Amino acid sequence: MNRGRPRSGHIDQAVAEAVRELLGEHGYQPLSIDKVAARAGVGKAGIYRRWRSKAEMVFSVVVHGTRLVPPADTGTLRGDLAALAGHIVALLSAPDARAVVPGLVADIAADPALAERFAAEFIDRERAVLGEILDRAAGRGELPAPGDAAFAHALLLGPIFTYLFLSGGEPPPGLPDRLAGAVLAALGAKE
Amino acid sequence: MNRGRPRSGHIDQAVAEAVRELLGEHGYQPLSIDKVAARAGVGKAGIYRRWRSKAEMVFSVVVHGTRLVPPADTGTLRGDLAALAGHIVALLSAPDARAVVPGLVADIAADPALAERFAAEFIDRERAVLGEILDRAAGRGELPAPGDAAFAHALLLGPIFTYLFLSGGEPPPGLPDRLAGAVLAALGAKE
Amino acid sequence: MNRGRPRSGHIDQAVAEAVRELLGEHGYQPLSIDKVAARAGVGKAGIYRRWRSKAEMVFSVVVHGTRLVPPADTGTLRGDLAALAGHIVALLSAPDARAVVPGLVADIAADPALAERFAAEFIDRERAVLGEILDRAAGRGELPAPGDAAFAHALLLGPIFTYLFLSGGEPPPGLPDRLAGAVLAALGAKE
Amino acid sequence: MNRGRPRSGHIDQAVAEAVRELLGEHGYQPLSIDKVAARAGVGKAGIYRRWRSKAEMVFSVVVHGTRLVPPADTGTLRGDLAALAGHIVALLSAPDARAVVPGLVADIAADPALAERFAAEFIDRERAVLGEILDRAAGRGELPAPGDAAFAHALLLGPIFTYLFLSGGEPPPGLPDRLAGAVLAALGAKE
DNA sequence: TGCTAAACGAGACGGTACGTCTTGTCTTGCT
DNA sequence: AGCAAGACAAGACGTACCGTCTCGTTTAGCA
Repeated sequence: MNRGRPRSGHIDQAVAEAVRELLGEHGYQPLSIDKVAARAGVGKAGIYRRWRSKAEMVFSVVVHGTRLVPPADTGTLRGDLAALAGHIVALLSAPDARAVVPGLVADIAADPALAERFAAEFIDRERAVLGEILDRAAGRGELPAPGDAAFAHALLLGPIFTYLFLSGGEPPPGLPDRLAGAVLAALGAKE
Repeated sequence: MNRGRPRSGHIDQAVAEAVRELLGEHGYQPLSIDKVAARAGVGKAGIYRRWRSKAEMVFSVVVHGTRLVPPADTGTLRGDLAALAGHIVALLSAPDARAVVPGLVADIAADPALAERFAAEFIDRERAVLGEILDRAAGRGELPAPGDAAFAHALLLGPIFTYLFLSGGEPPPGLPDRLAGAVLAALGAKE
Repeated sequence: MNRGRPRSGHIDQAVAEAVRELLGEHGYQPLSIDKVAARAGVGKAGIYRRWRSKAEMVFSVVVHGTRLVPPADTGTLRGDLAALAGHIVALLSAPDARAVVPGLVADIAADPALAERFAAEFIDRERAVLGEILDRAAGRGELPAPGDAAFAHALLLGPIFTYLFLSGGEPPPGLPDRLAGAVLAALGAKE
Repeated sequence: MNRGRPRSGHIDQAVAEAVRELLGEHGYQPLSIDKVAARAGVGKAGIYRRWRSKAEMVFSVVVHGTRLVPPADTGTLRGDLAALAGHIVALLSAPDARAVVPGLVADIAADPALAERFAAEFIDRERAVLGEILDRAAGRGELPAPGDAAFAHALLLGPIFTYLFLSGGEPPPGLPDRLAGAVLAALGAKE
C-alpha cells in the first residue's frame, strides 16, 4: 500500500531537460546537482530522492534518451557487424556523447554499484544484440562455431572508444567495415 | 640567462611520492591538490607553478613512472603482437592504473591541451612501437603491405580498455593471443 | 512567507564565542575567517552567509557584547560629562577593546558601507546620549544654548582615542574630569 | 669601515615612488610588498633589508614626505593654536592621508616597536611644537601656568581624528578655531 | 470530511577543494 | 656584499559543491 504523496512526474521531466541543457552548454564535469536543481526549479532533495549521485542522474537521463540498438539484419554477418559498428560510432560521436562519455565512465568506474548497472544496461544489451547477430550467422553457416559475443563486442566497441576518447582524433571513415572484417577474421568466419 | 632562484628538484620528488601514496590509498577522484601539498610538505603555489591542474600533475607523475614500452622481438609478428598486448594488459591492470586511468582519461578528455600531450606521449609512442613491429614483419614477408599502425593499435588497446574499464570485468586469460590473431587477420597477414 | 530552512541561531552563538576567544588570544589581525569557522565548528559558508567580511563579523560580535551607554544623571552637567567620559575610557581600555579597536577601525574605514553602519550604531548612539545630557543641562539653565553634541562628543572621544591608540600610552588618571571641564568651557557653560 | 657593496640609494627612491603611486591607486590595505617590489623594479630582499614590514615601509615613506610642522607665530595663543589645528586638519584630510592613516594606525598599534617610533617621530614632535607655543604664551602672560602640552595636543588631534576617521564625516568648517577655544578654556587662559 | 504521511521548493548546514594572493625567507647569477 | 629575480612553505581569501537537514506547503489515499 502506498501512503503519502506520490512522486510527481514533472520532476523527472524538468531534471532531464535541465541536465540535457547543461550538458550541452558546458559538458559533464562542470555540471552540478545544485545547478540542475536551480535550472529545473526543483529542490535538491527531490533529486537525491531519485538518484544517489550526479553520475546516476546523468546516466539515467542519457540512457533514457538513447533508445536501444536496433538488431539490424542485412543478410550477411559482415553487413550486420558493420551496421552495428556504424551504429556505435554514431552513438558515441554525437556531440552530447563526446561531452559526457569520458566523465561518466570515470564516475561509473569509481562506483561499483553503478558500474554493475552500467554494465548490465549498456554493455550486456549490446552484447545480446551482437549475440543474436552471431547466432543468425551460425544458422546461415557463416560461422564454424557459436562465437564469443563478449570478445566480438570488445573488438567493435574498444577501437571506436580508442579513436574517439583516447587518441584524441576522429574514427577514420571506413572504420565500421574494417572492424567488421576484423571480427569476421577473428571468429574464423568463412568469407 | 636564467634569472631568479631555480626550481628546487625536491618538490618534484616529494610531490611524486605523495601523489603515488594518495593514489594508492584512495584512488584518483578523492586526490586533491591540497592533500598532495600537505602530504608532500610543499606549498600549493609550488605545485601550481609546475602544473596547471590535478590531471596534469598526476599525468606527469604517472608517465614518469611508466617507462617506455620495450620493442620486443620474438621472431614472428604474432609473437610480437601478443607480447605487446600482454604488456598493455599488464600496464593497465596494475592496481594503480585501475584506480587512476578512468578519472585521468576523463580529465584529459575535458582539457584539449592536455589531450594533445597525452596523445603524443602515450598513444603515439605505443603506435610507434607497433609500427616498428609491423615494419619488421613486412621485412620478413609476413605482411603483404606496410600495415596501418594506428588501426592495429586501436585493435589492441581498445578491447583491453573495454574489458577493464567499460564492462567491469577482467580481461579473459588468452586475450593477448586472441587480439594478436585478430590483428593478423585484419592486416591480411600470411599465417 | 518564509521559504527555505531558517537560519540556525547556534551559529551566531558559536561564532561569537569563537571570535571572542580568538580575539583574546591573538588580537584582531591574526584572526581569520578560516580559524573562526574551525574553532566554532561551523562551515565557512555559514559565516559568509551572515557577514560579508571579517570586519563585519567582528563588529557585529563586538557591538552585540557592548550594550548601550547608560545615560547617567548626576545632577550637574560636569558630572554627567565626566561620567560619560569615564565610561568611554573604561570601554576602550578594556583589554579586548585595545586589541580590536585599531584594526577594526582600519577595516571599517576601508569599507564605506560598513563605515556608515559603524557611525550609525556607535557614534550616533553616543552622540544621542550626549545630546540628552546637554538638553538636560540646558533645561537646568547650565547652558546658554542647546550645544553641539557632535562637537562635544568629538571633544570627549577624540582625546581618549589619542591617548590610547595614537600616543601609545595610558590616559592620565584625571582625564575624564579634565575633558568634562574642556567641554564645559567650550560650550560656554556657566560654571 | 664599511664592507661590501654599499646600499644603492635608488632603491629608496624607487620604493618611495611606487608606494606613493600604489597608495594613491588603491589605498593602504591592498598594497603589498610584492606589488611594491614589482612596481619599483626592485627585489623583495632589498625592501626587507630596509624595513621589517609593510607598515614600517609605508610609515617611513609617508613620514619622509610629511616635513615637520612649522612652528607658526601669530602673536596670540589662540591664533597659534588655530594655525596648528588647521595644519593638522590639512595634513590628515589630504586624500593620501585619508587612505593611509587608519590602516597604518592599525598596523602600528599591532607592533609595539613601531608604535614607539611612531609616537616619537609624530606625536612627540607635534607635542614639542605645541609645547613651544604654550611656553611662548606663558611668556606673554596669556597662561597662568606652563600648561600640559600632551593634554592640549590630545585636545587638538583627537577631535580631528574623530571627525575624519571615526564618524565618517568631514571636520566642520570652523573646527580649528573652536578647538583652539576649547584648549584655551581648558588651560585656563586669560581670554 | 478530515487525518496522516510522504513529496515538494527552498535553502541552511558542516565540510572540503578550488585557484589566487601575501608574507617573510632563501637561493641563484650578475654587478 | 648588494642586487633583481623569483622560488619556497605556510596559510588566508571568497566561491562552489557536496550530501544532509529542516522548514512550511501541497497532495494524495485511508479512515
